[in-house]
Amino acid sequence: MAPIFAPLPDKPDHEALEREILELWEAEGTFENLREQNRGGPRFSFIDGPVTANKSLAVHTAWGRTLKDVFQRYKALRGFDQRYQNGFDCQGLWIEVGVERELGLNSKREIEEYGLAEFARRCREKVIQSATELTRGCTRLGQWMEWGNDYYTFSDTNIEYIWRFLKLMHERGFLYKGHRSTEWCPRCGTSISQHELSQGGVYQDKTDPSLYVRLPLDGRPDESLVVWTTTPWTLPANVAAAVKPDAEYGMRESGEWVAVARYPDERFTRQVAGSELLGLGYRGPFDDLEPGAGVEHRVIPWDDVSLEEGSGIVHIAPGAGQEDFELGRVHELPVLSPVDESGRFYDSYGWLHGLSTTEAADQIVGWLAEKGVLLEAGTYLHRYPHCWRCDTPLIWRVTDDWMIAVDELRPALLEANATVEWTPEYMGKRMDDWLRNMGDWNISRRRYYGLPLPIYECECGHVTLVGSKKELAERAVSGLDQLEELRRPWIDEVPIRCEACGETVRRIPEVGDVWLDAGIVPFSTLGWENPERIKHGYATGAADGLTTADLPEHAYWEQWFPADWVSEMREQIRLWFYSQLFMSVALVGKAPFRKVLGYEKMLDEHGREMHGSWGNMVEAEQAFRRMGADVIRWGCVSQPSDRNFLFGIGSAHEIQRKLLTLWNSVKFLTDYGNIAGWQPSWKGLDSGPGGDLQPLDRWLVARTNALVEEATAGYESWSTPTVARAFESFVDDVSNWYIRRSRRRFWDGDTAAFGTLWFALVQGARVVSPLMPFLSDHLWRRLTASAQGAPQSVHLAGWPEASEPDSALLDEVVELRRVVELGRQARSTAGVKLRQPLRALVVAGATLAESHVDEIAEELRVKDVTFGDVEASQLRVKPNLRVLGPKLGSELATVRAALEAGDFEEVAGGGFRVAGHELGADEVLVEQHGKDGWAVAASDGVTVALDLSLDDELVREGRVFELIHAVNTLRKESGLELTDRIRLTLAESDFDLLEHRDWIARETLAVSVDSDAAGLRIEKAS
RNA sequence: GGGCGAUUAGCUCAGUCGGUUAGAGCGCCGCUCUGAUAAGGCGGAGGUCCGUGGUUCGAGUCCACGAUCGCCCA
Repeated sequence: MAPIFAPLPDKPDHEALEREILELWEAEGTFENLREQNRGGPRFSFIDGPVTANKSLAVHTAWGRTLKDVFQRYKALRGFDQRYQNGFDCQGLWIEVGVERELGLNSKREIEEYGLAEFARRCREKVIQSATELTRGCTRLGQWMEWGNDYYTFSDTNIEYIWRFLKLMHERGFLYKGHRSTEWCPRCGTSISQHELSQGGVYQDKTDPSLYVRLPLDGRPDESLVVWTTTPWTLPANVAAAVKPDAEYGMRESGEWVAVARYPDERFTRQVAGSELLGLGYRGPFDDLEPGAGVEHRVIPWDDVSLEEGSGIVHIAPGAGQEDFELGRVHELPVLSPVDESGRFYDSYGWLHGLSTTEAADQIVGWLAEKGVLLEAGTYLHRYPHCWRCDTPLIWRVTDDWMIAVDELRPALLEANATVEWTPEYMGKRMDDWLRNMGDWNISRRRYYGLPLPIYECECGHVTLVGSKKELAERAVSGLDQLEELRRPWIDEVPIRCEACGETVRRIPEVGDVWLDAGIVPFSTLGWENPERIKHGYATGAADGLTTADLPEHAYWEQWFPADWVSEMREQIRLWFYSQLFMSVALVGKAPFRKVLGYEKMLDEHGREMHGSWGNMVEAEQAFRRMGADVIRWGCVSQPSDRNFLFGIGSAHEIQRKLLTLWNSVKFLTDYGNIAGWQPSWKGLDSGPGGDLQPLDRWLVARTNALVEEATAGYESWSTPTVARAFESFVDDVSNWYIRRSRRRFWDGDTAAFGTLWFALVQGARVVSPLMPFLSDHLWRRLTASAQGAPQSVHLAGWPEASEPDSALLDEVVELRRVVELGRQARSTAGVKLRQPLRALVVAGATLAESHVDEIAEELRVKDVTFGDVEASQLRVKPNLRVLGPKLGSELATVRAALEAGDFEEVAGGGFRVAGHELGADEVLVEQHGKDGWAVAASDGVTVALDLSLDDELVREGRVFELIHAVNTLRKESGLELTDRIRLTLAESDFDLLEHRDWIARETLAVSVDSDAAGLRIEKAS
C-alpha cells in the first residue's frame, strides 16, 4: 500500500523541487486555473513598469520582481481579478549604446556608416534575445506573468500613442524648441535630460585640473583679475568675469585682484567692493583666436559667486556652462560655442581645432603658462556628472532641444500626486519636491534607435505634429511603401506637405526620450480611447510577431485605469513614476496609480553598488541554481524595502537553515502520519481540527489564527518583512514548542495531535505561499495529496479564513514559557542538569500559567509545582509604573527609591505601605529571593524557586535518565533503526535500577532488561 | 546652501500607545538534548540606543539644536 504521505528526504533540494513544481504548474495549468478562478472577482489593477530589454536577469531586478509577484499572488489568494502583463523597454540609449559596443562601433559617424536600417535590426535582435532571457529568469524566479503577452515599447502602437500625446502637447502650446545650455555626452553625441541625470552612478568623483588664471585689465597696466576654473577647455569660450557685488575684493602688490574672503591672511594694497569692479574690460586668454577676438570681455555682477572656493571671481563662458548661459541671457553676452557634437573644437579655434575637451586641457595649460597668465595649476577632486549609459564625463553645450513646458501643468501634477498613497511616505515627498522644482522636459535625443519624434519643422516656420500612422499616410508626400516600422531610417524617408506653405517638409532627425515610451504605458496597453479591441493590436511595428498582446477597447481602459498599485525602485520617482504621472495628468487630469510601493537599492555584501565591470554583479539564475529561488525570495521579502539591501551568500545559508525547520516539521508529521496511518481531511480545515483537543492543541490553533492575522496585517500594509518575521516565529513555535511537547502523542498515533499539527502546517503554507511559492506548494502537495477535496495547489486554495485567535490562551502560554525559561535559568545557574529530577518548584507572579502546572513540571522535570509565595529571605518590590505613574506623579520617584531601599512594610492583601502611600497588590511587582538550598530566578515580576535538595529516590531517577541517555546513544552508534527492539544488559552496579525496568524498557525499546558483571551492552532482538 | 531619510550588540536588523532589567538572528564562549542529529535547545559575554538640551512622574520612542552617513535638489 502506498503511504498516505509521500516521504520527504532529510533536506530540501531547492533547485530540484522548484523545477519539479514549475513543471507541475505547467502541466496542470495552475496559473491559468487561478486566473479562471478569480475571473469576475473584484479587480486589483497592477501595471508592471517596462524592464529594459538589454540584459539577463540580475538579482537586484529579482528583488523588485519578487515584491511584485508577492502582492499579485496575495491579491489572487484573496480572489482579485488581475492583469499580469509584463513589459519590455526596447528603445533608447540603453539598447543603442549596448549594441553599438557589441558591433565595435564607437561614434555616431560609425553607426551611420554601418547603416541605420541594419543597426535597427541589430537593436531589435538584442531586445528579442534579452526578452527571452528575462522571461526565462523571471519564470524561474516563480513570477507569475502572462509571458508571451508582453507589451514592447517599440511597437508602432506604443509609438502612435506617444505621437498623439505629443500632438496634444503641441496643440496646448506646451511644446517648443529651446535654445539653451544642456548637459551633453560627447561620446553619444546627444544632450542628456535633467531626469536622466538623476540616475544612480551619474555623479562620480572626478579629478580635474584646478587653474588660477590672470586676465589683464584694459586701461589699468599691471592689474589683472584672477579667475579659477576646473574646465580648461571652457576658457577659449570666455566672454566675461563675474564678481559678487557686495563682497570685498583686494588687489595684491602684484596687481592681481581676488576676493578678500578667500585670502584672509593676505595684505592688499587696495580694497574695494565688487560693485566697483563692474564694467571693467579685460583681455581674454584666447583673444588671438578668431572667435574670442571680437568679444568685449567685461566684469559682470553675480550674487551666486562662491566665496567658498576659487578666487571669488568666476570665469563666464555662456557657450560652455549652464549658469553661464543664463547669466549671458541677462547681461546679453555673446555666446561662443567652442566644441561640436562630439566635443571637439571647431576649426575656427585655430590650433585647438579637432581636439577633444580632455585632449585640449594639457595644451591649454601649456599655452597659458607660456603666455605668463597661469598663476597656479593643481588638481581638484569633485562630484561630476557622467553619461548614465557610457560613463563619459558630460560637458555643456548650447543646443536646440525640443522641450515640453511644465509650468502650466505643475499645480495639477502636485494635486494628482496628493491622491497617491506612497509607501514609504518619504518617496511621495520626494516626488512632490521634484514636481515643484523640475524644469521643462527635454524630450529630444540626437540618436537613432528610439521613438521618432513626429515633429515636422518647415522652413516657413510652421511646425506640424503628426498624431498617428493614419495621419502620416494622409499627409505623406512619398516614401510610405518603404516604411517598415515607425523608426529611423525608414520614417525619415517619409516627408509630408506643410499645411501652412505647401512645401515638402522632413521630420526632424531627433528621437524621443525613453521615458516617453514608458510613461504612455497606462494608456497604450489598456486601449485608451480605442473604439474596439484589436486582436494582437500591440504586436505592431518592431513588436510584430513577438507578442500576442491585444490592443483593448476604451471600456477596458475604464475598468483598469488607474492602476491600484505599482512598485518600482526609488530611482523611478523622477523617471517612470514621473513620466507616467505627467502624461496621465496631461491626458486625463489624474494620477495613473493609486498606491506605490517604492524600494531602495540592492548592493553587494559589503554595501557597494553592483556593477558588471566590478565583478560583483550576481546573475539571478545562477543564484537560483546555487541556493534556490525560494531562498533568494525569502531574502528579498525579509528586507525592509525602504532600506538598501545588502545581498550576500552568507544570509542565504542562514535562510536555508530556517527553512529546514519548516521542512523538518512537515517531515515529522508525514513520517509519523505514515506510521500511524493517519488520514488528513480537507473538511476540517476551515473550522479547525476536530477531535478531542488538548489545551496544547487549542493553543496551536490560536497560534495559527494569530499568524493569519499578523500576516494579513503585513500584506495589507505592503510590509513583507512583517509577514516573514511572523512566519519565522510561527515555525519556531510549532517546532520548538508544539512538536517538542507533543512528540509522544505522535508516536502513539493521537489523531487530535495529527489533526492540529496538520491544520497549522497547511494554514502556514497558505500564508507564506506568496513569499515562497515553490516550497509552500511542494509541502502543501505532500500534506494534502490524500485529503479528499483539497485544491491541487496551495495557490488555488485561497486565503485562510481565520477565526479570532484565543488571545487569553496565547497569553497563558507566553507566561508558561517564561516560567519554563526561568526554571531552566535557575537550573543552569545552580549547575543541576535537566536529567536530574527535582522535588519542587514554586512559582510566584505568573497567575496566567497556573492551569499549565503539568507542562511546567514536565519541562523542568520537577515532581511538584506550586503557585504562591516563594518562601523568601528577601523581597524585591517594584512599582507598576503604568498604574502608579499617572496616579502618583512626581511622588513616584520617592516611592520608587523607598521600595528599592527595602524601606516598606507588607500589609494584608498583598499590598505595601511605603513612603506614606498605600499600594495595592496590583500596583506593584514583587520578586523574591530565595533561601539556601533553593535556586531562584526572576524577571518582570515572575519568580521561580527550585528546591535543589536531593533524596535517594531522586538520585536514582536521575541515574535512570542518564542510563536511558547512554543506551540510546549506544543504539545510535550501533546503527539501529528507530523501531528496532533490543535486549539490554546493565552493569552490575546499576542493579538497583531494575526497579524501573518497565520505564527503561519503554524508553529504549528493550524487550528485556537484565544486569550482569559484563557491563552495559545492547543486542538487537530478532 | 536647501530638502528627505538613517544612526540601537562585532555584523544584519526588530523595538507597538512614552513604562520597570532594550530584543532577535548571525558570529564568539560554555552547557545541553539525542525519536529533526552535518540538525535542535539553553545560558553567557557583548549596548554612551550618535551627541546636547527640552517636554514628562518616566524618553531608544515626542520636540529643538548639532554631528556623521546616504539620497535628492541648487
